Amino acid sequence: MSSPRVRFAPAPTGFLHVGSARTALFNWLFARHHGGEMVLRVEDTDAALKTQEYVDAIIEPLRWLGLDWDSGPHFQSDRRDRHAAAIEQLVAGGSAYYCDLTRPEIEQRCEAAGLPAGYHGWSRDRDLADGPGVVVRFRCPDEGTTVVDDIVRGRVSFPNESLEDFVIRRGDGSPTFHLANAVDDHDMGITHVVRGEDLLNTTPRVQLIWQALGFGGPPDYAHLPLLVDAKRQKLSKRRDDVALDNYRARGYLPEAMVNYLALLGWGPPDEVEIRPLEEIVELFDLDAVKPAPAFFDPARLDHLNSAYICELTPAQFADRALLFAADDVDLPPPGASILDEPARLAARGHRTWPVLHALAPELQQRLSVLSESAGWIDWIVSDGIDFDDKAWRTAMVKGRAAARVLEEAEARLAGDDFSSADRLEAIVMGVGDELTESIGARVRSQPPVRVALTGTGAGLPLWEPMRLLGRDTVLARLRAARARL
RNA sequence: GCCCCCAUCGUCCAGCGGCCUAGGACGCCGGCCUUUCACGCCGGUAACACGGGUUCGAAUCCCGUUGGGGGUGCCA
Repeated sequence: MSSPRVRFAPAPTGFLHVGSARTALFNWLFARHHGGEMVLRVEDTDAALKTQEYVDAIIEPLRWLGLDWDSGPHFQSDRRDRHAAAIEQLVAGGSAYYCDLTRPEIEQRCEAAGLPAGYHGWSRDRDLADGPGVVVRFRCPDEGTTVVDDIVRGRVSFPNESLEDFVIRRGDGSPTFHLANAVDDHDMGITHVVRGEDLLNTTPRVQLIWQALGFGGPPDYAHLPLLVDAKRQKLSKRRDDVALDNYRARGYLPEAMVNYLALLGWGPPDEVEIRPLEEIVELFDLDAVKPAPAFFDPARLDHLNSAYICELTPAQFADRALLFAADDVDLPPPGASILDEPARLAARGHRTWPVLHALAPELQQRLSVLSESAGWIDWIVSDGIDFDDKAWRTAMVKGRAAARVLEEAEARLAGDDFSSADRLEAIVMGVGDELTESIGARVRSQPPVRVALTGTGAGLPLWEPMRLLGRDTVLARLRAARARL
């Protein structure tokens, strides 16, 4: 294939939808795989949406994912004159005509004529003049079929009689996306249009415009399978968690997200699913994309994310988790990253970073998202702890010789310098072993000590955190727990 | 209603006429490891929607049925 040129053309809605992100990714993978180019075009038919905020809401998540583009962002609203000229050309050539009918009027006519709801070319021969509030409609052929050659779906044909004369220019003079799409794709030299299946039905309209404008052969199309939720319905803003930025905010790694997105509707031939982007670029192609809808499965995303978290070095992990684990660090302003060098160095001066760094391997194997890190280490980083009632009852009330354990542990720990986690372990476990012998029944020393120090019955291995906590804090907590008995 | 798309384990993918007594991954269930939780390891569960063709041979090709989804706007 000779150097394709694709485009990602989102509408500015204030956030980037995960489905859009997947579309962007597939465009990007295709372009990169074939050594082609990608154009970023913002479909702001409504020029009011061309604000920095709306544009950033698209661009930042793309950058976060690691995607880039060779041209743009271009704005549809900047091309109004060009679109107007194309509309004029269509009207002049007889491919389009003026119409002043409102929705209710159209419905009335249908009813009166006993026709099914829809627009039945009512204004075709009314010979209307242009004017305020007048729209332009495209004259669709009454016979024949329009064929869309789709890389994912093969040949899809639409009977032209099922196509209604659709609006290409609104009453306020702005072009609709069918018109703008055809003109922009042509002018920008787009060779392949890769987008969601929800747009498949609009393709014949765009192709008809394309043809009427004398643009020659249409670009190749590839309609990607829709991303659906557990109910098998198109991911929706209302029901589902669709803003990509929410995933970033919850602690998904961009590498994991991009890897997961690549697996929706596509799979590598060797079945190795977790792999670097470069390899995916190498393996990816549109003709291997599956046509069936794909469930956006949070559980699978979590699995990928934990796998990627485990791959981080301790320093990388601490850098990334810090944002989610610390209350002693100022979050960077929007757009800035804590991973920027100055911010990173500053952050390492806080007390949470060293804790994350020291406990990285233990934490990494337990997290599916970075934001969970806080829950594992708050007893180390915070000043106080809360006791979980159930854990307290199990370890302290029902647990054998809990008071003795705490007393002994406190006494022996008081004599240690807390320089070795292994030694701390030996001391605490030794208490249990010796009591077991003297009492003649199994005494577990870890549960009471754990509850005394952490407030809960389960969590990280205690020894390294004890060392980090320091002797004074450990002894104070053991004493406090004993007093609470 | 009309137009269009889709159909392999619960889920995501592999399979593109014989290698399939259908493979991998996630999930789930069991076991091992472990004086917490988790990781890790081992094992198990589970699918070609249905009916007709075509063919020596079909999960793979064709038709139909059923089921699901998308579109039907002066949204994109």
